[in-house]
Amino acid sequence: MKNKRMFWNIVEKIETLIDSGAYPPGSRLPPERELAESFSVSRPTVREAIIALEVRQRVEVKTSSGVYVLEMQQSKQETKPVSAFELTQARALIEGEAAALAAMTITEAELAKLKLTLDAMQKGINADQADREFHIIISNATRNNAVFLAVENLWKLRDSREEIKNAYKNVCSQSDSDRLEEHKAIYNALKSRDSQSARTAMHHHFNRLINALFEVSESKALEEVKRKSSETRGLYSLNHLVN
Amino acid sequence: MKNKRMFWNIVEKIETLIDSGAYPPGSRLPPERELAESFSVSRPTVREAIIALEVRQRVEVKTSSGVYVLEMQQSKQETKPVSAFELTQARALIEGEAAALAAMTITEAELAKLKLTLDAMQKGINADQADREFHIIISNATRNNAVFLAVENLWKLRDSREEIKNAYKNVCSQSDSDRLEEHKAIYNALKSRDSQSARTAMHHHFNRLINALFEVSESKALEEVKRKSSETRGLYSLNHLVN
DNA sequence: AACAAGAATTTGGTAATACCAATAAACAAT
DNA sequence: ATTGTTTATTGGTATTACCAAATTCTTGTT
Repeated sequence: MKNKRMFWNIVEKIETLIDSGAYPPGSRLPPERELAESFSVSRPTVREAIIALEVRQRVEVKTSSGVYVLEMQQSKQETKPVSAFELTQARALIEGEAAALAAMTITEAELAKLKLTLDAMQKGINADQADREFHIIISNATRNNAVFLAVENLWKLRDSREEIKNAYKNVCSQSDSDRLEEHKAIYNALKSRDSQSARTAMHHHFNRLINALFEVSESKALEEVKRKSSETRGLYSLNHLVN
Repeated sequence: MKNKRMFWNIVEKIETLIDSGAYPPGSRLPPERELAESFSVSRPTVREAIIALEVRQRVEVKTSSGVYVLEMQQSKQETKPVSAFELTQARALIEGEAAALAAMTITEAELAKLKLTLDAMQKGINADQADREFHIIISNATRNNAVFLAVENLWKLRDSREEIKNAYKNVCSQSDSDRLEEHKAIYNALKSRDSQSARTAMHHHFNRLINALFEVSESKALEEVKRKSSETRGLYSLNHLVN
């Protein structure tokens, strides 16, 4: 429980106070000694908490004057919520184009590396890791670092959202064979340098995924979620792409 | 001189030691007491420095075991140079799909806002700002925050590279009318809810841009750059998209 | 009464020290 | 050789003290 060191708790409490508006930006925090007493900790602990907040740019320490609350400029950019559906649709569009591009630029060495991920996935060990490598290799094969970064950012987005990770986990574990077959189709299209086929294969890959996500959300989620899903199903459909 | 508090100096010294390789990632720092002695400061000061490094994710503190230095994971962006050509190609692919998607989901209010950017661009004041708003509105009209974030990241990439900003500046300033006409074409396609036309119009927009970038690089760059450009011109061509 | 100089107080900065708890290392017993 | 115990190490927290700079209050002069 209390594995965390004391000062992290103090950091949390002070941040809560700031966020609650008790200490608006520009105002001064109570003296260290008072904070120590009110939190029932020693002054060094409070100092450590303040230093942590200072490093995080939440407060500014003025010697012999006090600790002042700064405007928060970063956390205000709170990332918009992204659902698994949105992420999958975005991946379909972007990685579809990446595949089409890669079909013209991929090297033999990269095709060989792709083949390795297929083998790994077939053996079933580290299948998720192989999945990730598969997509990263393709985005890298575009010879376009901006495309690569865009794909990489989508993976980061996936990793940053517990909700999305769970949704993917439920879907992937129950359809390993489908995923493998789709990867093979993409691989073959790339191997034959067929841009249009690569794009289509990638779209099919994600189309199956997005439909599977709907299945899961329909079978597992609460009624409220079910209602919203059916309302938005049309919105995230890829039917216009897969013909 | 000593405006900075003591512990910042210690942070600096320890960071220098880490960066110099004296304490490679995974290794353990000397005990706080030793550091305090070797830096001729007290142990609390060393603790404060270590906490600052911990908040910065440079080290990890394991109670009763020691302070361990972490790998630094930032600066990966730096290692991936992105040229104006790559960025433009990526924008064509991603924003092309975004436009196709937005054609089905855009609202009347958003169409009206797009119209405003066209008017602003025609008047010529803040044309670049209007350009940015135009593209952002479309990415937002996809109703897909993942797509929106992807497009936004491309703008951030543009802003973060002085070289790219200059390249764009040279191109945009000499073809304002072209840009306006292309924006109008995209707008009309969106207004008529024509996905395919929206995608194509967006592709044409960036295709003109990428060709203009080649013109500029050919007319202004050194011979070495010219050689590379003509070599890579095929690589970043959008001809496969614009038919 | 207004203002300026100086004293006292407040506040953070640094240090020294002590003790605790968890870990890791050394060691002993089997 | 393995296992269980002891011991030393290491970070965690608290207490106390004193310093320096900034602020506030007092006071004396004009």
